[in-house]
Amino acid sequence: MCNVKRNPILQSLIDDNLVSDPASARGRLLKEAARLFRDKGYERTTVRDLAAAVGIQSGSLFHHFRSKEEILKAVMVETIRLNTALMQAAVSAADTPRDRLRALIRTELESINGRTGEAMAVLVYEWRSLSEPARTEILALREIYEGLWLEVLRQLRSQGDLAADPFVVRRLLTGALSWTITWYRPERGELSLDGLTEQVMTMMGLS
Amino acid sequence: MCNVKRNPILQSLIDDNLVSDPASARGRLLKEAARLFRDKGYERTTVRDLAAAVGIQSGSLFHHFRSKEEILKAVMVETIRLNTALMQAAVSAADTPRDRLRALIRTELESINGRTGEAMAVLVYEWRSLSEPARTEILALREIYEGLWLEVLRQLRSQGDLAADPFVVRRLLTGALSWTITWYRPERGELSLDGLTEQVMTMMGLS
DNA sequence: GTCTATATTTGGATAGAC
DNA sequence: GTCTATCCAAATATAGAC
Repeated sequence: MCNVKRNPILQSLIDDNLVSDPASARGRLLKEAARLFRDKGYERTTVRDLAAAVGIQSGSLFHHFRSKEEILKAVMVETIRLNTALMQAAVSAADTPRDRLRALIRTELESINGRTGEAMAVLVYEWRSLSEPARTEILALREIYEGLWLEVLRQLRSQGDLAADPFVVRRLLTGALSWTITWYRPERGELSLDGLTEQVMTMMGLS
Repeated sequence: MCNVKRNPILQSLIDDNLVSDPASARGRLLKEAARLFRDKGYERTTVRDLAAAVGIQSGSLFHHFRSKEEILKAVMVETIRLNTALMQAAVSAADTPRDRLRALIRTELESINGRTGEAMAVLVYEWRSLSEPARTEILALREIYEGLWLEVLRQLRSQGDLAADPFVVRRLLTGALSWTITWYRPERGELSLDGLTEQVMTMMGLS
């Protein structure tokens, strides 16, 4: 189709129809939707905003999605799929539990503060805007993702590098890492993503 | 006025007109508003919901507050005032930097998950719903509160008990502690507030 | 597949009686 | 200080032409 170089993990997900091609109409809309939902919140974003962001009229949106909520759900589903795949790859590439934790932290920080950051933020902060059936669906996807973390934290604990409860630690880390989108500004250059990762490891006595 | 026993810190704030008496019409409305804003989000809560929660009609609300946003702002202002006072008292009562940090963590966890939890959650998660001038006002109040944390974290660092940057640590802790509202259920009895506080201290190597 | 036009609903806010 | 009634604006979703 085209010769743009692309993350091979993303490409394989696109090929399997698990996430939309960012170059497609649907993909572009989801990308803009994620940005708007993060910046203004789901409720304050109108279908007119969404349509304008991709250069169409609001009525035309409903040719692609049945409702506004379906757009929110699609943003969340595709985001979890992509980030679960990225996490799995990051863990596989590391040799020790400590390095695996570092890889998980680094990857999640990058997801939150990097290219897919808008969508990750939406996933974290727009949960209440989802209807109940949609929540159940998203939750099931999220369990795989969380399982990756727990596995690594249990490894650390069994080798004596983690004194606290892995389950509690993962939840504390979820909050700590997702909250970075409210204050961390990688583009300022004061603190790199690697530097921030090391601060988290240091706080946990694992640097 | 009446003989209800009350936290003396809260009472002195009421006497100084810094927070509303929870028994007054205004106080009851703010309490219900906090609950609704937390459960449904500010945008999804209608003025009709707010009025119904205190048993009046929506038109009557505007006798007490000029706009819906003013209600949100009042919830936030009074919450910061109360919690800053509670934090100051907790820090003063502890003798070592380590105990002061423990007291701060315990108090913030209690604020988030206890009686004032709804309002604290609103403060954390409804920031985007505030207009710019209101944000500036709230931010100024919040600086005092944050200063308490930084002071204690700097003490810990200077005595070698904290390797990471106090500024970064506070922000990581803000996220970790506020996120507990999404998963921690003190009423289940699996983990007490003291137990959760110790988990946080343990994760930081300070138990 | 996108447009224009509009039906329909919802929700913030106001007016004036009591 | 609360009620009823209502205005007005905004927003989701639909209908039908091109």
